Amino acid sequence: MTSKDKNSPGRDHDRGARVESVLEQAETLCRERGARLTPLRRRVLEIIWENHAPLGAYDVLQRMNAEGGRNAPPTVYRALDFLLKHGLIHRIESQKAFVGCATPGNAHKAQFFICRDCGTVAETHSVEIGEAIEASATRAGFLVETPVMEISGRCKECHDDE
Amino acid sequence: MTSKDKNSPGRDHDRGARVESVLEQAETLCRERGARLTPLRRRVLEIIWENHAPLGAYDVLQRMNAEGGRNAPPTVYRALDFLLKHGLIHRIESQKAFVGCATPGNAHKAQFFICRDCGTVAETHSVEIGEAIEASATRAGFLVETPVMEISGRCKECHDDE
DNA sequence: ATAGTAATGTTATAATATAACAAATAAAGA
DNA sequence: TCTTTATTTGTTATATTATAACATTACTAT
Ligand SMILES: [Zn+2]
Ligand SMILES: [Zn+2]
Ligand SMILES: [Zn+2]
Ligand SMILES: [Zn+2]
Repeated sequence: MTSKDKNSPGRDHDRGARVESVLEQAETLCRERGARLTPLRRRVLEIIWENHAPLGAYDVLQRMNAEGGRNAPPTVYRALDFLLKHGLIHRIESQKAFVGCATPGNAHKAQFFICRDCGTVAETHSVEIGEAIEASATRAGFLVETPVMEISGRCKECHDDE
Repeated sequence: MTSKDKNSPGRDHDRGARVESVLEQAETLCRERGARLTPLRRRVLEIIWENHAPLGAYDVLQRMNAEGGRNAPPTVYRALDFLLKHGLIHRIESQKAFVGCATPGNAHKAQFFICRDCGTVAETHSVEIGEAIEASATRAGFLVETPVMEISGRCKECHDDE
């Protein structure tokens, strides 16, 4: 069992419901934009949300093909590109993995707190951090475009447990 | 010419000297720690510093073998691991590339401002950003260990130029 | 219906990274 | 010094992540 498969029963008891609502939200968002959330793309988004931790592209692929599918890597990468473009997922660079965006629809600069123990990712949008970065950038004459902020450490549950 | 090869003459005119001093500093540091900065490792560090922008592992390899070398990937990855372990280089996750550390020796949590235009990376250690992250983490009960802060955008020179 | 566009299928391959084991080299102890 | 041990490097193979290129299918709009 890899860390990506870990699942703590007790947590995420209503995950199914949340995934459903996230998918509906994605449908709405895409409809509004005239973007096509095809069954394939929708399924990829669903798979990503079904897992409590970020999933690699090939993990997604494996799940897509679990029940007899015959998809190839480009298929999943294209779906991921679509979902990224529309802000429905984020790519966690330090993990080569993808995670659902909790607040899609509005462009935002997020921070990710990634537990090295249980793998969960919490997405925040701290203005404080944003401002600190802007301040630092401004001093250097730097124009911020896409900040990647991936803070690895241990979540509350995991460092309480020890 | 890839972006990794770009070089603006006029900038970096005394780079050679700086690389030398960085290498001496690395020597000292390793001696103090009883770590062995072998010719191979030293050469990798030198190659990384010679380039103004982060270098991928295979770029390093190519440069190592430019004058007839016959090194294989594990060789360069092992050297990179050594340099990472001793804080002599950083890995830029969002670029799958490596860059020399400007202030090795002391453990530090750095931010990287990466110009999408010229590729240069500026390493900073803003306490303000550090504190903002700590504050945000504390609110979530999160224990920060290894923050990855890679801020992509445009450096002063490059957005002045337009 | 037809033409044009967007999405998916398919095959191959590029780019990044590591496993496993052998050989050489350096450090440590007798 | 000689021998033992640990570290480093060499070598081959392979795993993992990602994309190129082109064919086919399915939508959309006229
Ligand atoms: Zn988000
Ligand atoms: Zn945790
Ligand atoms: Zn540094
Ligand atoms: Zn620049």
